Amino acid sequence: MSRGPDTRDAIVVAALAYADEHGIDSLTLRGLGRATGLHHTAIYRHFRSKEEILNALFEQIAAESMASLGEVPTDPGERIIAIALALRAGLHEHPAVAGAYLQPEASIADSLPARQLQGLILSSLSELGLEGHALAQRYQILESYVLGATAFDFSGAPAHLESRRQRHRMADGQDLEAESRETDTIDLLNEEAFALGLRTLVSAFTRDAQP
Amino acid sequence: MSRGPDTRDAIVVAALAYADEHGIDSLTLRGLGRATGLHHTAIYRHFRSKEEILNALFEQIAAESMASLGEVPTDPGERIIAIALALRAGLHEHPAVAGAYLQPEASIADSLPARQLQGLILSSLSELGLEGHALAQRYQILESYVLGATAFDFSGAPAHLESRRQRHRMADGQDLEAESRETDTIDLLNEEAFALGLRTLVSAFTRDAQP
DNA sequence: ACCTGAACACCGTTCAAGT
DNA sequence: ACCTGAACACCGTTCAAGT
Repeated sequence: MSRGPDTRDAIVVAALAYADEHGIDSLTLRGLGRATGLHHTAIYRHFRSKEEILNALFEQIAAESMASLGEVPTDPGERIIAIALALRAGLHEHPAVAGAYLQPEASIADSLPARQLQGLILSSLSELGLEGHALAQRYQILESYVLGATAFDFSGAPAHLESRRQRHRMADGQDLEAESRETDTIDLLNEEAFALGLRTLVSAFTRDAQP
Repeated sequence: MSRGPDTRDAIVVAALAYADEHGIDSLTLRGLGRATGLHHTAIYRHFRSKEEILNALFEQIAAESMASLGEVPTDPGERIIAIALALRAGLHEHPAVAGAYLQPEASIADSLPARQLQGLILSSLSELGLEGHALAQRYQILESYVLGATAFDFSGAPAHLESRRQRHRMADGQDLEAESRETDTIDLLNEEAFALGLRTLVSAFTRDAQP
């Protein structure tokens, strides 16, 4: 483990890998200390609390998602979709973290990348022609859908796909059996469904904003 | 605390009240024992684990929501909306529980009330004219939206409204200030937004199913 | 059958003591 | 400045012993 100002980043990277492999519940300070070569109490030199580490994980993913965006579409509706899908993809790579921002103490909105994402969505909705109460409502729907549905879809990571598969199989006599054969299929269905729901919402918002 | 076969129910009721008042993280077996007059290890006579208690909380709320439904609308789209709003209302009464089903070990789908809700939604989508892959996708969107967005909206309970208020206020220069004055206003905005998103999705699904 | 008390193997966090 | 080791006040869970 390198010393100096990069130690904090190194802890975040190690914590991300640890959570991806063992699940967020298994991420303990003692385990993280072992993974980084630091004494577990030494981590408090870089983070005020474990909660701050979890917030940093989301911040890291949000920043990666923002960076992967690159050129952003000029059409405001497509821009919203691109941003949401980029964040979804970032959380898909680290599914164990997806539920972390629902912890009672989490404050993901305070981070800079989260603020940037929020600002991009808000200005896009504004470009669509929405304002005031109608804009606030639509923003809230998108935020709750993107972050909520993603947390729900990935909760239980890394075993989330298997439980989702069983949930589908459970719906016997309802023509879902063919959709529940493989966890890969479920993963694809999940991502397709998320994108379809997102497009459905954004299309409706675009229509709502028309005179 | 009454003995006998009702003890389990009494524990669930006490746990629900405890979580509502102190937050789900403060719900410990020792605290629950104190609240029920039972020794904390005696709880293991009624539940295999703490996880099983959390699942029972969701089950209880789902059952209450089902019971409050009463007469169900004949129109399949309106039926989906009524069911989803009933579950949302049940979780609104116990916001601290809303995040519990996102725990890595949660298995809410195994409970009878959850299965009943799922069956009602599936048959309603089928009545709309959806089938196979299209039906599975729409079901998945609704499940992820209803449970995910609700978990997200209520996460941090009982302090969730205050943090949500600050999140809105944070979006300065974006016309949200007027929406962020009171936590009551935020609560109303939340519920309005959830219902609007739900209706938007169901309307689109109804249209998709038309020939 | 149900409950009790002690114990086990963990947690996150603090803090005086080291370099 | 940064790290260490011991300790504190908790957890969920187990189990022999009680009634």
